[in-house]
Amino acid sequence: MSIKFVVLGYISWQPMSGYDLKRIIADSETLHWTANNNQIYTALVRLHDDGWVSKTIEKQEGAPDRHIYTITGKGAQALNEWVRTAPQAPSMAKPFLYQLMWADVLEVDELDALLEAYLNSVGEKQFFLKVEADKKKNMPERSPREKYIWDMIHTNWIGQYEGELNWIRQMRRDLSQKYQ
Amino acid sequence: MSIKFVVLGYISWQPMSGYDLKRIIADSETLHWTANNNQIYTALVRLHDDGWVSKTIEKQEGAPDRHIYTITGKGAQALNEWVRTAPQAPSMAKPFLYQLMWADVLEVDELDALLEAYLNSVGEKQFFLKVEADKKKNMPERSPREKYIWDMIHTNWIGQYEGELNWIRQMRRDLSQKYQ
DNA sequence: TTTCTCATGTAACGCGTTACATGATTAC
DNA sequence: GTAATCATGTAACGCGTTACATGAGAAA
Repeated sequence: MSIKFVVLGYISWQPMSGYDLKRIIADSETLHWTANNNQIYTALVRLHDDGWVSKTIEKQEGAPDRHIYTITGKGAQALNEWVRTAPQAPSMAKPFLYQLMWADVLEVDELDALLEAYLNSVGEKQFFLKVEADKKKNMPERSPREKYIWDMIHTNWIGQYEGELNWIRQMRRDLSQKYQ
Repeated sequence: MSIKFVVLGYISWQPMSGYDLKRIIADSETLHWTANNNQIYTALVRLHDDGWVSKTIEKQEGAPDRHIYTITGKGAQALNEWVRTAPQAPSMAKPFLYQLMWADVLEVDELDALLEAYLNSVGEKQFFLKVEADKKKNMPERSPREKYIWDMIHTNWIGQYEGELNWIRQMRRDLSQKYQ
């Protein structure tokens, strides 16, 4: 449900088209959607029906028309209210931990190899997050505080994966020292 | 899809019924499903059709029959293969961060109150995780290493929320010192 | 010549959630 | 008398994903 507000948020930053939103979501590691048309375009239709955004058509030569959406006063107010909504605790899907639950059947070296593979996949994900944070693209910076907030959002994601990496290292150390 | 293997995993630990599985999943903070009947019972049917589990009916007095599922050799092998599957990086849903993206519209004290509310919700979640880890219920302990693995799984979840709590504290400190 | 980019949209499917359904026994 | 527990199952719905569809121009 919150993709509606993510879309509205970006439109509140700059008027943009569904295609622009699709690129932003696809390029982002932190926005965890696959940027499928179905959701984005239907969200825009609903936002427009609700009067939260207005729509203008930008004609182009040699390319399809762009449908540009701009936030309305009503939309800005709805976004403001949503921002004040009671925060939800994060929910994390860690399929690897469900795998680990039954991993005592593995030999020491097999288990270590599995943990190494996990380390690599988490490390790779963190690497892309760092690249994204460095690029500073698609990031509003309308005030120093807003810049700080966005930096902290990136710090949050990177730190979360850093915690995971440290946990893996700890576990590999323990397993090689105490459980072989 | 992996709920199938979570179910199979628990059956590999001890023969049990759909109702037992439902209780385990409902009681667990780390197993992030809502323990709805639909998924559990249909998963059991599929596991049985695949020959990964066998089924016996335990008659009871004054209560409905229990359908007890036991893992088969074929099922144990399938679980073994799944455990060796290439690990996936975790994916975290943090709707609060999507809210924060557009939170520069808030006054300093409003933003601080929002962060405090987030701190409380994350803290509460972590508290329940700690309680679960202390209970040591529904936890196989067939070897010292298996016990270590399960302890580390709990450590992982608790640590993840600890990281989040530290991040919130840092942000509140920064905002009160530098951005008011 | 095939593939990619720009740009908008629709259709089909799967996983997960909520809610419904039954029926006996036990607790408040 | 109402609600909860034990126990298994079905139905309806929503969000998100993959894939399909069009059609022009630019690049490989």
